[in-house]
Parts: sequence; structure tokens; C-alpha cells
Amino acid sequence: MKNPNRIFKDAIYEQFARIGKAVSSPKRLELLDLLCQAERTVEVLAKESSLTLANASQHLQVLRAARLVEADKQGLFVIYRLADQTVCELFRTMRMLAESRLAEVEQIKRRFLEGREGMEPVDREALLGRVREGAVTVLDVRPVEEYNAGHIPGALSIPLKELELRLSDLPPDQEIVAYCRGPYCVLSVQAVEMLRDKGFHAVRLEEGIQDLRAMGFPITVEERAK
Amino acid sequence: MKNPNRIFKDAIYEQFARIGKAVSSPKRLELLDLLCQAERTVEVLAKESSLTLANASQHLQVLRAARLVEADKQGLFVIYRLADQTVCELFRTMRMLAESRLAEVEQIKRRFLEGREGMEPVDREALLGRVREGAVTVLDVRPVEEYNAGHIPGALSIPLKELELRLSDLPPDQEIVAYCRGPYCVLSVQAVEMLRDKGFHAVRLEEGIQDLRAMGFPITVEERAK
DNA sequence: CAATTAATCAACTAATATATTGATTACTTG
DNA sequence: CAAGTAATCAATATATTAGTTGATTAATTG
Repeated sequence: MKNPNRIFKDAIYEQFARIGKAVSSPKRLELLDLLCQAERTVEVLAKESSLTLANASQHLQVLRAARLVEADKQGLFVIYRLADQTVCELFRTMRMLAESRLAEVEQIKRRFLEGREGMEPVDREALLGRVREGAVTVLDVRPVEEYNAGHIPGALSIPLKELELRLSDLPPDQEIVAYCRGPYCVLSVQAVEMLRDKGFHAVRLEEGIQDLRAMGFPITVEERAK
Repeated sequence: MKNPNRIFKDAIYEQFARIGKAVSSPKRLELLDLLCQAERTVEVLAKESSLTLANASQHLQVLRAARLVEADKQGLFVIYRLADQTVCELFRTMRMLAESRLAEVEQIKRRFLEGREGMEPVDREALLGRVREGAVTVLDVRPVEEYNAGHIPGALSIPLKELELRLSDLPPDQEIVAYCRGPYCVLSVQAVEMLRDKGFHAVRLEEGIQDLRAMGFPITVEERAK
């Protein structure tokens, strides 16, 4: 009934769909987004994405079956990481399409930032220029492991959780540009809120490391500790 | 129970997953692949992808709901087209990931081309160079509408269906490079088989228009007829 | 304005996917 | 080698999806 060409095509598109199925669940996309920042254990990934351990494990196995992530066991822990930088590009392409084509994304973002005025840097190009020139203090508020996996050159690493205790490490007068995982990560939003509250001149950089990398920005990667 | 950050993230990733869900079905990917070549009616898309009309219509509506495609009615026909060139890039990124990460793709391809030796151009770079220089006859064997929507500069358009009747349009001595929709389209495979059978010196170019476009190749687009 | 055609809709079945729970495996450490 | 921990597995309930069939809508044409 089916001719050989049709069998061939069905088989090929079925393979392509394995990739699509892997990225068809919100939670798996969140996991991928996290893994774009740095490799992590199942437990940490589960916590970050508000999943139960078993559920996170299952989602990660789906991603692994589609070869989008890899895992290896180190002692008691299983470390998951992206299989390929292309996976990160896939995620970014999907994100860009959602941003440009789905009006809901903009709505959700606006609603969330409602009442937190000035979270959008007024002049993004100028801000990026100053960041590149080092004319401002750049603050990375992600967990240290993510900072180590890749950060803006010269950026200061103070994870949000420690920020309140380490305010003295920050310049009281200079402008502070805080960034985190990207436009949908709330760490930098909370950091800027706190810093402004304490009298600092802080602004938020929406872009995450992967966005900057894609824009040709240089990225500093820590030497991998033995 | 859920904090506002979690609600925000869930809402955002749910939107991203709309894109993922749209590309999680083999048939929808096939439809997108076809639409990367040119816009078409539901009927034609259904036929090309071996779907029933109703089923094709439903899949296209899913793609439309995810804003990956657009449709407008022209008289009795509804014409579907890609909403954005980025959709084509999304498809290509998925295809590249599948090719590089899923061993099955290579297997399926090998099995299909088994017994049809020499379907892989020996020296791809050199071949592309000669195509670019016009040192060979470039033959586009896709339907005319697809040729019109974008083709290699100077390429001759002879749809596969007409090829047997139009052999006299081809140079008997010069090398002929046939191409179609891309590596998983069988039109050029069939064309090259037939041409070799008839004594022509024919080779197959695996890349499709979108691949060449992504590689920086110039593409000729026919003026849109009123 | 009846017949034709293209596309969609509606209802249904079969197949898959998700999240939860509790049990199990695998490794580490005292 | 027993206890503790990280991760996976297995079983289940629920929800979602794909494909089929037949009916319906909308535009076109004689």
C-alpha cells in the first residue's frame, strides 16, 4: 500500500519529530533553559524547575532519549548537561519565535513587571556598549556554578541569595548592571529591586549569557577544576 | 501555594511549548518542510504529505494556532504559507540536530539509497563551486511553483513529472546537477536515476534552496505575478 | 439557484503523555 | 556491611493528541 518513498519520508520525519516531542513540554523547556546556563544534578534541576525528583528524572530521560542532553554519574550524583551547543540555539530560536509571533508572551511579561517600573533598560544598545567598555560594574547574580560555566568578562559574582550580606562589595556610587539567565529569569529583577531599595544605582540587563554569546559578545569561562 | 515567580515562569514556558507542540508531529514537520519551499493550498499539501484532506487541514490549523504559518482564502482555495523565515530556520536547526545526534537518520538514509550508488556527490565543495560558477547545467526538478518561489540562479526548471518528455531540453554532453527540496526529498534522486539511464552525465545536489540560502548562496525569486 | 468543489467542523476511537506515588537500585560512608 | 542518599523504575489516574468518518460551510459556476 505504501510506496518506498513514503516509507522513507515517514521514517525521516519521525526522527525529526523526536526532537520536536522533546521540546514540546513546558517543563522540559525550562530544564533545557537551565542546562543552557550550566550542567547540574537531577536534584538541583528538580528544585530550580519546581518538579518532584521523580518527575524531573523522567523529563531528563526524555531529553536524553532525544539526545539533546547527556548524563554521567559522578559518585552519588548524576550530572546532566547539554549534548551540544546547537541545543541552546534551538531553544533560542523557539524563544525568539514565541516572542515575535505569540502576543501572549509580551502580555505575560508586562503583567509580571507591572508596578516594578524601570526594569527595562531605557537604551539597550548604549547599556551594552558601557558593559563592553567596562564603564559600569557588571553584577552576575546567578549561582556560582553558572557564573563559572560562563560569564561577562570582568563581571562580579554575587548570587542573589548572598546579595544582602555582600552589599559592601559593591561600589556605592557607580552604576551597577545586574544580569542573570535571561529575559525570563527573575534573579536580576529581584536583585535590582533590592539594590535600588538600598540606595544603589542599579539597572537590569535582560540578556543572558547565551543571548550575548549569540550576539558575538565575549564570554569568560572558568578553567574546569580537576 | 505557588509564588508569583513560579506562576510567571510556568506561563512563559507554556507559551514556548506552544511552538514545541506544533513541531512535535512528523506530519506537521513534513508540512512545514513543504511550506519552506513555497506556499500552497490545503489540497496540494495534503497530497504531497499523504494526508487526508481533513487531517491535513487539522494539522495546518495547529500550526496556525502556534503562529508558525498563516493562511488566507483566495476564492475557493485557502493558501497556507510560513509566517516567518525564522520558522524555516527552526526546522533546519531541528533537522541538523536530528542529523548530528540521532544515528537512526543516517541509517534510514543509507538504507534508502542502498543499491543506488553514486547518489552522494563525491566532492560537495567542488560541486557547489561549479554550480556557483555556472560551469554545469543546474536542473531544478521541483514543481514550477516551488521553482518560482526561489531557485538557484540560472537553473533550468523541469519538474520531475515532465522530465521524460523534455529530455531534449538538456545538453547531452555537459554535466547536469539536479536538485530538489533537500536531502530528504526524493525528486532529484529519481531524476538522476532516469537521466543516467538515458545516458546523461547527471549528479545530485543534496542541498535544498533553504540550505543554500543559509549558506549564503544567492537565490533567484520570480517577481510575484499579480 | 442547484450543483460542484475546497476546506473546516464535530464526534469518536485508539494511542500517548504527564504527574504522582511508592518501591527499588546503586553508590558512599561510617 | 548497615544506613543514608540520589536517582530511577513501575504502576496508576488523568489529560491530550492523531487519525477517521461523515456532516457542514463558503465560494464558484453553469
